[in-house]
Amino acid sequence: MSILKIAEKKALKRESIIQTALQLFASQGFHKTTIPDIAKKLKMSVGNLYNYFASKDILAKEIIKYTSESLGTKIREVNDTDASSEEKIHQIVTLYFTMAKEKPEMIEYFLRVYLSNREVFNDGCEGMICVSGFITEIMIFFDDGVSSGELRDQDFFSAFGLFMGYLGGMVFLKGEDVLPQEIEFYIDDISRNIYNALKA
Amino acid sequence: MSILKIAEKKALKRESIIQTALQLFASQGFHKTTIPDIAKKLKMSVGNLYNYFASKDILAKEIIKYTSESLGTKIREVNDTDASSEEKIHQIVTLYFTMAKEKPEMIEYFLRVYLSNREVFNDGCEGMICVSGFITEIMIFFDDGVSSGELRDQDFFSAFGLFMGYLGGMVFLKGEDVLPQEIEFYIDDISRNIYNALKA
Amino acid sequence: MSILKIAEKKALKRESIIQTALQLFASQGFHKTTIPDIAKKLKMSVGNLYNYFASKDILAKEIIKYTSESLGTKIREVNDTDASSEEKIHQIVTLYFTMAKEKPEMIEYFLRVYLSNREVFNDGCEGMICVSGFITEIMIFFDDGVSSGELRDQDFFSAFGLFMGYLGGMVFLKGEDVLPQEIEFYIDDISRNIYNALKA
Amino acid sequence: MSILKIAEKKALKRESIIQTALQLFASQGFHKTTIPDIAKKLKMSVGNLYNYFASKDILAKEIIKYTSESLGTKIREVNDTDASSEEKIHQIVTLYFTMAKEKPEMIEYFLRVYLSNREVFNDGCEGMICVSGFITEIMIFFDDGVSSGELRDQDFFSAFGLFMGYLGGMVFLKGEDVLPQEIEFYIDDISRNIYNALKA
DNA sequence: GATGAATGAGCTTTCATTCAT
DNA sequence: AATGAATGAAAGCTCATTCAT
Repeated sequence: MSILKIAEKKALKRESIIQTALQLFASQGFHKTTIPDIAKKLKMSVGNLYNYFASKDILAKEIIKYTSESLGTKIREVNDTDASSEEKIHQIVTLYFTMAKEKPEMIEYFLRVYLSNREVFNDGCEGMICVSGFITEIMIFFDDGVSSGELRDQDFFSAFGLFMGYLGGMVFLKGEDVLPQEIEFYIDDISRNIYNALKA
Repeated sequence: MSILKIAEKKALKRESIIQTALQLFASQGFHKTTIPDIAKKLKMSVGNLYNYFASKDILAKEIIKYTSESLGTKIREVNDTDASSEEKIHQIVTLYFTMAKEKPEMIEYFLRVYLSNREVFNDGCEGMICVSGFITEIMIFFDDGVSSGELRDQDFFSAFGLFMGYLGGMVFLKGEDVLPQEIEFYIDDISRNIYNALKA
Repeated sequence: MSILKIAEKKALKRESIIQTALQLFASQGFHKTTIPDIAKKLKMSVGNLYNYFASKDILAKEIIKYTSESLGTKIREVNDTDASSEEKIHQIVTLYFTMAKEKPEMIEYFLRVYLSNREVFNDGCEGMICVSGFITEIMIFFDDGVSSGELRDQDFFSAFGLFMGYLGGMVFLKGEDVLPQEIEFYIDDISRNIYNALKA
Repeated sequence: MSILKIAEKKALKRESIIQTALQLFASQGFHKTTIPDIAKKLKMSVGNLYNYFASKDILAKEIIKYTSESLGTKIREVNDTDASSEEKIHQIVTLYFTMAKEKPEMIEYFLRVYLSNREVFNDGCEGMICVSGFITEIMIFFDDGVSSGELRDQDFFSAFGLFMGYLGGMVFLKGEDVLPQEIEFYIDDISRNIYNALKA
C-alpha cells in the first residue's frame, strides 16, 4: 500500500474514533464513558486507541474542535447566500434544530461535555478557541447584518449570547423532555424573537 | 440543650453542607469533587456527612432545589411589584447578573452541574421539578405581561428558553473569560433585546 | 423504685436486646446486621445498647449461650421422662423441628452465625463451651440409652455428630427451600434413621 | 505466544485465583477476607483480579461450583464401581474425611462460606444449583442402593440430609478442635451408623 | 441510664494508562 | 500498528465504637 493510502487510512480511523467517542460522551457524559467503552464499540484495542489520541482529555478536545468546525461550515453556507438577515436567522435556527434532531450528539456534546467539564478543556481550549469555527461564522453573520443596516449595531457578545444561549437552551429543554412539541415547532417563534431582538 | 436548639443546629449544619458542596461542585465540577473534599472543607468527617445526605447524588439534588428556590424567591419580589414588563425584564436581568457576580456558584452550579450530569438528576428530578421554583416565577412574569397586553402571546417555552438560555449563555461566556467587559455592562443591551423579542 | 426492681428491669432489657439481635443476626447474617439496625428495632439509642453489651462480638457470644441453654432445657425435659430411647429420639427430633418452625431464628443463628463466623467466637467460645447446654443434654440422653442397653456403646462424638449434623442439615435444606415437604413430614423417617443408626 | 497458549494461561490464572480465594475464604471467612488480601497472596494487582471475576460475590459463587464439581467427580468414581452399598458408604465417608484432612479448605468453604452467607449466594445459586455436582452423585448412590434392594426406599432428602449433615457436622467438630481423635478414627463408626440408618 | 452526632479506618470497585508481546 | 493483561491510585460509602450532653 502506498504511503499516501496508509496516511489516509489512519486519518479515516482517527475520524471514526472521534465519531464514536462523540456519541458516547454525548449520551453518557464524559466521566461515565470509559476508554474501554470506546474501544469496544470500535472493535479495537485500548492500546491501539492510544496510538491515535494520547489521552482521554486530548480526545475530548479534538472532538469539540471537530464539532465546531462542522457546525461552522454549515453556517458559512448560509452566510454565503444573498438572503436577508431575517431569512438567514430563520435558516440558522432551522439548521441548528435540524442538526439537534438528526445528529443530536453534536449539540449534546457541546452542552453536556464541553460546557460542563471545565477542567478537561482548561488546558488547550482557553477562551473559546476550540469552538472558534462556530463563533466566527456567527460573527460574520452579525457584521454583515449590521453593515447592510438590517441589524442594530450593538455589542457582539450581547448578540452572540442570544444566539448560542437561546438555541442551546431550547435543545436542552428538548433533551429534558419538557417541550410539549417537537423542536421544529418552535422554529418560527424563535426566529422571530431573535430577529426582533437584533433588528435595527 | 433543648430539642429545639438541637434540631436548629442540625438544620444549620445541613445548610452549611449545601453551601460548601455547592461551591465545590460549581467550581471543580461534580465528578472532580469528592466527598472527602467536601468533608475536609467543612472540617467534619466523611461518615458524619453521610448522616446528613445519604449519597453524593442526593446531595446534588438537594442543592439544585435549594438554588432554584433561592432564585425563584428573588424573581417573585420583582413579579410582586407594579413595574411594567419592560422594567421587570430589566430588573430580572439585573438580579440574575448581580447574583452571577456575587454568588457565582449558584448560576455556575445550574450550568455546569445540573445541566450536564443527566444521570445524576434523572432519578428524582424528572422534567424540571427540581428547578420549578425558578420556572414558575418566569411563567408568572410572562403570563402577567401577556394579560396586560404588554407582551406578545406566544408559546411559553419559546419565551422561557430565551430567558434561561440567554442569561445562562452570558454567564457561561463570562466564566470562560471571553467577555471583554464586566457582566453588568451587558444589562441594558440584553434587557432591550429580550424586551424587543417578547413585546406585543 | 427498689434496687431489686431496677436490676430486674435491666435484666429484662438485656434479654430483649438478645432476642432482637438474635432475630436480626439469624435472618440477615452477622456482618450484614449493624448495631444501629438492632438499636433501631429496639427503639433505643446505640450508645445505650453499648451500656448492656460492650461490643458486637460479645453480644453474639451471649446470644449463642442463651440459645444453647434454651434448647438444652427443652431436651432435659425429654431426658427426664421414662420414655424409651426410641421414643426419646422421636421427641427430640420433633422438638427440634418444631422449634425450627416456630422459632427458626434460634436454629438459624446456630447454623448461620455461630457455625460460620469463627473469628467472632474464637475468643471466649473455645471448644464448644458456649454451646455446652445443648451438648450436655445430648450426652445425657446417649449415656442413658447405653446404660439401659437400648443403644450401642460407641464413641460419643460419632453419635453427637449424627444428631447435630443431621438435624441441622435438614433445617438448612428447609431454609434453602429445597425440601418439597414441610419439615414435620420428615420427622418419622429421620427418627427411624437415627434410631437404626444408634440402637444396640 | 499462540492464541491457544494465551487462553490456556488465562484459564490457569483463573483457577489459581479460585484456589487462593478458596483458602482465604475458608480460613478467615467471607467477610473478613478482602479483595486486596487475595490479590496480595497471588502477587497480582486488585484491578487485574477484577479482570477475571467481576465481583467478590461472583468469585464466591464460582468457587462453590468448582468445589462441588470436584467432590462430585470423586464420588462418581465410587458410584462407578461394583461395590456393595455398604462398601460404597465406607468409601464415600473415607473420601470425604480424607479430603477434609488434605484439602480442608473445600469442606470448610462449604460449611463456613456457602452455608452461611445466604445473601451472597441468593442470586445465581437458588435452590442448590451451584452445588448440584455433589448432590447428583449422592442421589445416584442412593437410587442404585434402593434399586438393588440393599437400601430401604425412603424419601431422598431424609437420606441426603443424613449424609451431608452428618459428614459436615463431623468436620465442623474437628475444625472446632473438640474431637479427641483424628478424623479418620471415626470412619468405621460413622459408616456403620449411616449404613444402619439406610439399609433395607 | 440514655442520646445520637461524630469519627475514621477500611471496604469493594473503577478506570486511565502502560507495556510486553 | 495492534493487542489486552496488568497496574494502582482513588473513589463512594459503611459501621463499630466513642463521648459530650
